Amino acid sequence: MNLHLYDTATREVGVFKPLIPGEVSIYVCGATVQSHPHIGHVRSAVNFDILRRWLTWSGYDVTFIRNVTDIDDKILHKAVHEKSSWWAVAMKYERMFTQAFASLNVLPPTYEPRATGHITQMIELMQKLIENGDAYAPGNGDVYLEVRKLKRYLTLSGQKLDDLQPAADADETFKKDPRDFALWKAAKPGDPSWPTPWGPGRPGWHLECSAMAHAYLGEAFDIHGGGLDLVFPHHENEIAQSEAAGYKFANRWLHNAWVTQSGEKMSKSLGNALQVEVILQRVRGIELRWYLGSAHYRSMLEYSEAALDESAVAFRRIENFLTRSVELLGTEPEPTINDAFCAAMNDDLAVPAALASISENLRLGNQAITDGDKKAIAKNANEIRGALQILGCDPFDSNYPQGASAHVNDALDGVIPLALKERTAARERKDFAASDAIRDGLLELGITIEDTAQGPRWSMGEKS
RNA sequence: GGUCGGAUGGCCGAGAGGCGAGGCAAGGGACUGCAAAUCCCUCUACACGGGUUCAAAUCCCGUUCCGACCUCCA
Repeated sequence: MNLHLYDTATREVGVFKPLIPGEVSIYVCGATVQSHPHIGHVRSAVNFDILRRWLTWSGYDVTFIRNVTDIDDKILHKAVHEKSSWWAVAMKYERMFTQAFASLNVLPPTYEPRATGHITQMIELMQKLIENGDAYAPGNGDVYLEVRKLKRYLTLSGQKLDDLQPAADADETFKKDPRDFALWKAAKPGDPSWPTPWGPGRPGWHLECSAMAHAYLGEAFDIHGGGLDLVFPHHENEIAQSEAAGYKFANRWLHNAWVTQSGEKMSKSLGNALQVEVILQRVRGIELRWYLGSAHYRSMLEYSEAALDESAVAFRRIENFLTRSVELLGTEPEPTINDAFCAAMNDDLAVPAALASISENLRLGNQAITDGDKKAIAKNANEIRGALQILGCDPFDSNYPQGASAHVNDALDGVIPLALKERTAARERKDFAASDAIRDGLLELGITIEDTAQGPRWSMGEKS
């Protein structure tokens, strides 16, 4: 089966066919860097990272763009609040996002354009729109898109222009129609601005994505992604601008669903946003990624500490099997994709179904350890590692911290068996009080002892 | 008001006309000096009311409840 993907525009799952055979171009709306990243932000990044990894594994040459919105009202407000300059605020939070993505092993985009680096392209786009008669500059320095001139406006969200609630806050003095939206905003005193033929100002939110997508991906590209809340107005407006300029723009739209808490969308304005750095004090990055990635990208993920902990335990179980396989086989598993996992992923990235195939591998692999069947251990370990690699949760991936340094591990590897030897001797003379004392003593140091068919083995506690 | 989703066992979570995903928890068993880990078994659900059909969690009509978006948002 070939890859099938949902398309927000048609609300159907259909065969994915790239515009250029063998190549896939993706544009995902990145964050406005104005605050700490929360787990909703990184869920989006993880979802699209899984898509990217799957496409790459499937043999496509993927160009993946995720922008940084580094100029925006909220950044300006934040700068006032933090008594800082807007660019310092943007850079500070951009770095936090970069770090959050890195700690979850989200691959860096092929290109990661900043809005402020593409003012020229935005001006060119506005010029084109004004020449076409779809945009207008009323003379105050603003530039607006005249939405009533567009035949296909609002087709992505399926709404009608006249049914929209009128904007409450918009300054409509210069608009021909209250629903026209700003491509460009005239500079207010003290605000950063860039010169344009219509006066100094700064970009509106929507214009940048159209300009950057065009700059990096051309007139048409395969997939445009983002969070569900961007469907309207952001993506509608991107479509409006781009199509009015004569571009075909995105061939397919993918939107990820929310992380919710108590049934409500996680957001800063609701005050229930959970910062990534806070959660990473509770679980490791790889565990958080496993948690975020294991829900289907179009399903809500109801966050709770209990669910996160449970998910982390489940992941450690898988990880433990892989560790044991390396102990028993002496080599790291060779990543392999099996048919069940492949079929699930090709069905609109059905990760929950794909996880069932991992569970099966895990069960068979553990059984193989009990049976001492090295061939079966290797097969299942390979398939699990292949699946984990696509999900970005490969414990052998050097992008994840590997715990203690090698020489410390070597030292422990020498020392702990000495204690285990004592314990084994005690067990042989049935002095269980002594053997249990050794095991309990090691446990207090965070070292867990398990008696396996192959003899005792030790492992460090998971939390670093 | 408009647009779009959702409701599945104790919990999480797939499925989308027949063949009961999977995980967690719980109970039982195997293994073990004990523990841990692991494996095996058990627990049979689809919001409600109608309808279509040989057959409905799945399709149709209606109802209830929950959520998202409607110019800040991943």
